[in-house]
Amino acid sequence: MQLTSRQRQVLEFIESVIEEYGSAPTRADIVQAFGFRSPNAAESHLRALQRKGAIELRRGASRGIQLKAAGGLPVIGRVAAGSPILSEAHIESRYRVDARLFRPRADYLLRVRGLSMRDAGILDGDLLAVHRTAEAADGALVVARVDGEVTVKRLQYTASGVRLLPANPDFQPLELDPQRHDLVLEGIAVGLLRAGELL
Amino acid sequence: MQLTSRQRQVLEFIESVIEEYGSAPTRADIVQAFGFRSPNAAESHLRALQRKGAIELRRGASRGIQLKAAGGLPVIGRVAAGSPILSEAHIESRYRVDARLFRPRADYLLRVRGLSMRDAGILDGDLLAVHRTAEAADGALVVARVDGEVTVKRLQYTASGVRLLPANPDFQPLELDPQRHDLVLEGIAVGLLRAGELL
DNA sequence: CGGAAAGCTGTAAATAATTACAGTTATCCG
DNA sequence: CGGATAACTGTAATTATTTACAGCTTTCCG
Repeated sequence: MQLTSRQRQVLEFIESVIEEYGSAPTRADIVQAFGFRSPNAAESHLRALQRKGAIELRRGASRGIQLKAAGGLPVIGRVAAGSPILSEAHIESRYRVDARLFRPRADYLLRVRGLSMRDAGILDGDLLAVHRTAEAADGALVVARVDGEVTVKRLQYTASGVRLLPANPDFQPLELDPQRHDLVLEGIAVGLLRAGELL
Repeated sequence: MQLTSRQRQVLEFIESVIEEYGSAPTRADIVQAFGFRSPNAAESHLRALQRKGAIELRRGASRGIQLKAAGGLPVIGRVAAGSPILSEAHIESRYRVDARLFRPRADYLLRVRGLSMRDAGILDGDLLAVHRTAEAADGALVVARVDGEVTVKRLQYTASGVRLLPANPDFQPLELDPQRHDLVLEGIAVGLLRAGELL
């Protein structure tokens, strides 16, 4: 179930308090932060958040609010054609890396296949930090979907459409005519993480 | 001031509780974890930890233990010749990346200068995750100090000593005779992080 | 229109947690 | 030896916090 905007605000407040103080807020803290006049306002929000699966409440324990959302960035492996990139089925695991390390903020890590971007220092198996957006400047390194297939390339705008450039002379640029190809911009690359035995 | 081994145990317990539950433990939690019979045993440990700067106690607040140790991995910039690599003076900042993401565990991130390892997918400005060790297998990617200068290269053992190989034909391998050069192995590369505008 | 759900006010009891005070034992150091 | 410090036991008062109960208003939906 979706959170209401008010519930999301409360959840974000809880996250920020844990971030800053290392412990969850009390009902009274929430009351003060939102200007409520009754502890039960906070209590009901917490119950709602628990009902919707966003948090877990340890009963009897003070500051017993536990976040259920998994920390870290999701690692996306092979993406099935047609299905949304961030669906649960594609999440291999999660890596505990701060999303705000990247600018703009990273939304997920995509495991790169192949060597088409080798000369940009992106190797097979690398994890590309991706910020979700449908807009990209000319020359940006993008994650795009061409006829269902996910690919990482450099974007270039042309008179008739766009061109996707590899960074490896062994690969050919992709000329895309919007009339004949289905191009979806999934996001832009904002960083890279390499953690395997590949060094 | 140094922590005693008991104090370190208590600190580690506090860290593990925050990690697991999102809130610091109470005095009673500590009492139970260590088998104490008095809440003051926990209290005195906390006071000692605060006195030594390891934690901060928010008075009056339940579960008000705040960790002071900076999280994340230190980022090492330019290293002055002669001084230890991990000295405070070299720490540019800290990046919130889980050290255990890498195997073996990363101890710091070293900012790479130059393109001598370009063909290994390591570019100028990249952050190399480094595990401190003085031992490395043949062929390992190492961080070494040659006559005081820090460098990243591939290690190769030879009959007369070692050879440090770049991964870029524009650079020359370094032949090192232990008699004539001062070689210190600072660590081995265990990962890579790229977060700048370099994509 | 009626009923459910969100989003609150207000009160109060029960319980969880901090913290002060008074001691004890052992170890280390000059 | 004497004094400081670590590492505890034990008790109890004071505060902090959770949580139940009762009720009000607004919005959305079939």
